[in-house]
Amino acid sequence: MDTLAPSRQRRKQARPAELTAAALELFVEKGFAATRLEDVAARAGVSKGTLYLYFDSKEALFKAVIQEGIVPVLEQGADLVDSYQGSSAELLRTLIREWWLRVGANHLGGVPKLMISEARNFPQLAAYYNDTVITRGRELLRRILLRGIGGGEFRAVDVETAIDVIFAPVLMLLIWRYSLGACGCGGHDPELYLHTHLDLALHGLVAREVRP
Amino acid sequence: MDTLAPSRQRRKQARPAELTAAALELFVEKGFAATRLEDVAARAGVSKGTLYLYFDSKEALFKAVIQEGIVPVLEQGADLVDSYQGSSAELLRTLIREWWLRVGANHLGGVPKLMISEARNFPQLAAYYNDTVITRGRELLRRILLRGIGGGEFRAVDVETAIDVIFAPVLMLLIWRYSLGACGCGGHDPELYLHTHLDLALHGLVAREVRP
Amino acid sequence: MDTLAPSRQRRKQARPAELTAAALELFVEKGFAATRLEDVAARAGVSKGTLYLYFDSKEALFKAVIQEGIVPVLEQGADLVDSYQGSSAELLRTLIREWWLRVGANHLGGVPKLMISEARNFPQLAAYYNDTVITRGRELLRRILLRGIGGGEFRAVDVETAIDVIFAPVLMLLIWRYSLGACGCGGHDPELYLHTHLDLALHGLVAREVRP
Amino acid sequence: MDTLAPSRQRRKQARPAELTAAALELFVEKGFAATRLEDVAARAGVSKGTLYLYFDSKEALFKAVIQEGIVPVLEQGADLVDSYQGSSAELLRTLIREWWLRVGANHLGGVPKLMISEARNFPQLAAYYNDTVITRGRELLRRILLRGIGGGEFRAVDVETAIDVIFAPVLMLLIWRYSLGACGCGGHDPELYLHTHLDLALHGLVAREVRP
DNA sequence: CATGAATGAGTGTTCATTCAT
DNA sequence: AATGAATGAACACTCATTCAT
Repeated sequence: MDTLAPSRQRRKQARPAELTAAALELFVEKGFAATRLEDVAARAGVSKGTLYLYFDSKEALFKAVIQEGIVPVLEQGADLVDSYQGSSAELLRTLIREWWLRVGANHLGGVPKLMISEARNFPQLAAYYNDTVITRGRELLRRILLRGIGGGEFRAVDVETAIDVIFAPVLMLLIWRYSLGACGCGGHDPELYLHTHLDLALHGLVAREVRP
Repeated sequence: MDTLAPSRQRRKQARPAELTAAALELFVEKGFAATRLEDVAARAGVSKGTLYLYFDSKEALFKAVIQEGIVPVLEQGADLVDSYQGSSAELLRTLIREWWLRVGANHLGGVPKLMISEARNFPQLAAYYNDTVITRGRELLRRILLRGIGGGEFRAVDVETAIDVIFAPVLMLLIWRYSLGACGCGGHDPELYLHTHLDLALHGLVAREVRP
Repeated sequence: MDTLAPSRQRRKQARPAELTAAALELFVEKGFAATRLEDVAARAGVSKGTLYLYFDSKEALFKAVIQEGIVPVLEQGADLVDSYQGSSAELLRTLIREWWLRVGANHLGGVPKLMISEARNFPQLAAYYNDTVITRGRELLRRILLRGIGGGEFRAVDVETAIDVIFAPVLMLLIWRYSLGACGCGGHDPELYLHTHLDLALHGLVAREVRP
Repeated sequence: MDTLAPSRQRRKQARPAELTAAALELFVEKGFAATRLEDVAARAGVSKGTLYLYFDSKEALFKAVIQEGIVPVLEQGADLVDSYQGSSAELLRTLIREWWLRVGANHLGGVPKLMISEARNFPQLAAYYNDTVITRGRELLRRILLRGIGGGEFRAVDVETAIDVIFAPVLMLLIWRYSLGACGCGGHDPELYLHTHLDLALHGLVAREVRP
């Protein structure tokens, strides 16, 4: 039975992921309200009714999309920070670049904009996202900043605030891409943008013997 | 009679502003698609039909909200940049603080998040916003950066990119407040946040090795 | 007072006619349901509210349009039939041509199509129209046919039916002009059409010594 | 089970025809603009939404009504003309009588009045009707007239004009029935009317002095 | 498991009608 | 008399959700 109809079995297992993948694409493209479940189903190659075999409602689907999309992202970052040997400036640079490569290359890149758009309509989900993603992401940056300040490499800025200040341009780069940037409203070469940001931020961070 | 039952004339004058004010609140609260025109009308104390005496469509109302809310702020900013006498660093600091006071203190602060959420579904609005707000806002920052670089006060960063990099944290402060921040997901003291950002950014910008 | 503000007086007198004239044009152009009272008022150069000083409702206006438009049309026809000296064939020809010139040149030409379109929604008005216009119009044709048959000029057709059979193409010419003809769906040169009709009808009517 | 609760399949097959039938009745009764889709659905025993499973819009429904109702009638007419063996006068007589039986005996008879009423407000429908119905109907009459003239049976009238002149009374018979005739404004026995018309028209058409 | 036909609540928009000025 | 701002009922159309097959 396992070998006789493997595709059916496999299908059954894979369905939810296929559905959330299709939903992610459409939610990112059109937003939650403007996405029709019929389109999600069509993109996943199933019928509208099938969606309801796996998700109780549009809202449940949305929650699944966010949850599935997010879990795998943050682990590597923690490994990097744990094991990095070079300067804290280099570590910050590397972390942000890695993150960009992992998320920016993907439909997942639309999630931050999606969460921002829908947070108020789904407060519990926002809380979940905050606990699961944002808090952990902040932790990574916190460790880098504390590492840098502790070693005398960075100035003693307000760490909790600096975390968000420093990450804000990176988020905006992504948010822009999935909102006005998608309407032909200009935009940036990510490379140049990230370079400029890191240049400015690290110039702002690093402690120098400027004035004697 | 003049004060108790405001004359038709006066009412007619005031209506559009009352309506856009009500609309701004609801658009910011619920988003464009989820806002019912009937609710906008009710909040302004009129009937649904009355809305259509002043605005041709929901989209036109949205446009008016943007137009009335944001354009005056940009004009003030332009005046400031035109007439400022002190250092470019101070000018940047002042512009951003002014902007924060004007926009962050009232419902207008929700507009950036609103535009980001709705841009892809209403490309004409996005184009309008881009032309009316973003382009002009960038121009202000461009002038400050060029002024600072030209006078040797700032390092020669890539201006077009730096504009957005520098403004990104300010935008994120607002976006956060109107999305996850509204769900009890933490957030920042704006004062401290802006202080930290300007501290970092100006540290990053100013050319320090000029003075031995 | 009569001389001091004559235009006001005259205006007051003329208003209803101006309004029904404007309404006739629009009813004929768009039909009853699709005509907006605001447009009627605008075309008459007054405000929407003014309409209601003269007519209780859209329906009342419609009734007035039909009644005013119709009364003056039929009198001349009766005079013609009363006094005509030539053959009955010539009389028929002349009556139809006259009617065409009087009605076809005018916005009144749209009334038959209008009545046909709205009769079922305004049955009392239809009855009025039937009594006032159709019955009298038939009477004219009846007299001509009886005159012709009585004099041996026409064959002894069924008079009551022939009346309508003979008038039908004339009506259709008008109805077409105000319906599909207005959509670029072809149509006829009225001259040729009427000529062909009269040619056929009189060929059909006149008694000839065909078969010995 | 098969007969009591008709299977989904069978239902699905029958639905469009049930819907167009209900729509035809209501369009004919109230006109296009005054017909509510909810009433159409109710008359067909379904909900409003179901209509949209089968027709994209009110206009599409209208188009389907025309299409399904009239086209088969024209095809029958074409078959008749193709295969008819007798005289052209008899053919004309037969065609018109057949047409009357097929169209005049059911709700389809209201379509000409419907088209006339709505043509100007829905030019695309008018164009569609013109192409689909009028042009083809004319073609049938054209062939009969040319056949008769070619064979010396009919006089050499202007064919293009005569087509419409000859069909006009038949149309008027229907138009009357569905407009003023429905308001108790008199009317004709169709048998007598058609007889009188054909009598007159064929008397007008046939070349009588051919046989001495 | 999977389908897709059916539902019906919901909303943007129009327009005849009213009435304070 | 005349205005035109305000009303609110009405309707086409959409789409999440259900359920018989």
